[in-house]
Amino acid sequence: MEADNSRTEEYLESIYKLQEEQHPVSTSRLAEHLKLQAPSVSEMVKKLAGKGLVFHSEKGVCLTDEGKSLAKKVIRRHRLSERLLTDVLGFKWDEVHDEACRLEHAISPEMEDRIAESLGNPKTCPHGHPIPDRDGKLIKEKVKPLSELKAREKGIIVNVFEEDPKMLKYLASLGLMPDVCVKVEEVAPFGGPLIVCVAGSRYALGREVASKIKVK
Amino acid sequence: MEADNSRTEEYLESIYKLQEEQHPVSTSRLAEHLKLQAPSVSEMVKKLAGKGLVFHSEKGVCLTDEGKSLAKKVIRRHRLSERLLTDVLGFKWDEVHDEACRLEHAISPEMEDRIAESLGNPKTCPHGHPIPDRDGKLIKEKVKPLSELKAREKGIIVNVFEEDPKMLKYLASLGLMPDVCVKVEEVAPFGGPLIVCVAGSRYALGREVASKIKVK
DNA sequence: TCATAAAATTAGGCATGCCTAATACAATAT
DNA sequence: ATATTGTATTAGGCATGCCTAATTTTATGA
Repeated sequence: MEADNSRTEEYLESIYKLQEEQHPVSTSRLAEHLKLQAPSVSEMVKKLAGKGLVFHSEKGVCLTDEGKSLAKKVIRRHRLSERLLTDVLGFKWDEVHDEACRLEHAISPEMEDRIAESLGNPKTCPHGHPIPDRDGKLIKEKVKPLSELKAREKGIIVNVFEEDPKMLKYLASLGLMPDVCVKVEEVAPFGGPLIVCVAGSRYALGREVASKIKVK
Repeated sequence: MEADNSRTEEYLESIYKLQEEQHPVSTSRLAEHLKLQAPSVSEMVKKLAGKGLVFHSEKGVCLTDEGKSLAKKVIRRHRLSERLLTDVLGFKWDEVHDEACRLEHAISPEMEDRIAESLGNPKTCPHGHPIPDRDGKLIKEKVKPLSELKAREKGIIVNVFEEDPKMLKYLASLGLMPDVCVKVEEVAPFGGPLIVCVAGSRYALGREVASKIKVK
């Protein structure tokens, strides 16, 4: 009965990420994130609860310690894969997310160790997110979205939500990537474009886009 | 309906390999190789035939052109993965088969290209098997098993069947690996051990093991 | 408080790919 | 020609994980 854990891993990873925006994660939000229908998620969540990987209350879903630990392992594999793709195979930082989503389920603990070692134990993925260490320790990101910067305020982009490939491509084309210093020039009342100054040039970013970039 | 082709790929790969020893491949042999029960294979083969990937006659199963082409793509991904594992990540040649079995289903055509490019378009996997090129061209291995060498005949080991990890480990411990020059010292009448001389040392190999090592 | 809307679950299906047990088919030896 | 042996398939199930439609539960606002 060779277990195929990839669906389980996918769920736990999603829950882990969504917990940062909404503590007990609602099944509908989870369904949306996984691009599945709500009843499928309801059902699967029940199974995950049965395996002791999540708690399931009326308020929503939370990871148990075991679930959290597994989620962080998957995130580690994901982010290490991304680094392998950029650092060794020459992919651009905006091209690696989907590829890593497949690799993360096919990597053994040994391979995970070897990647980390070969790349000099990198601390972050190419989008700036921290890589959990072998024991699951994960530095908390204390940052705020770009859209919250005031006019003329400055900051360093530390990471970018990598889920939407089109957005990544757009940001990459603007030169907006982790470690770039930005300065907000003007702030539109709301909804309107946010003007961002990167290394002397001016770019307009919608608020929705700007909220997906975090600044230190 | 996001297709998961990994089972299909696994079947085609097995059929491709088994065709070298038995032209129309019997379902029982296929079942044995895939470590499945015969009826499961019967059923799946019917589906593969329905998709135009195999022919299924009374004599057994053959790949169609399309099936062959897909099989070679999978084999390319497998062997490139193995090279990545040894050349970049520092695995030993006897450790990479199982890992590659998982990776081969998670690698996109782009990643395949990048691996090939980054490694300088390697011609063989670490076990000495040729890597099909992008267009599916695959050099035929015209070699014979070590067990067919006469006494005192010499040869170069070009490849080793990599399916059995324990055997690989044993061979690696003897220094028997691709590109090593061997000389057969003695041949027992039949069934008995074959004495092989490698780099000055003498080893006795069972005929069954020797038949899994091919010599040029 | 009660109506309505939104969120979650239950019910009932379906495809995939595996299993065991039973049966059919083929090949060989008597 | 027929019994035996081995190979292959059919029949009937099962687990996983997804779906739609219907229903229940929970929250919200008048």
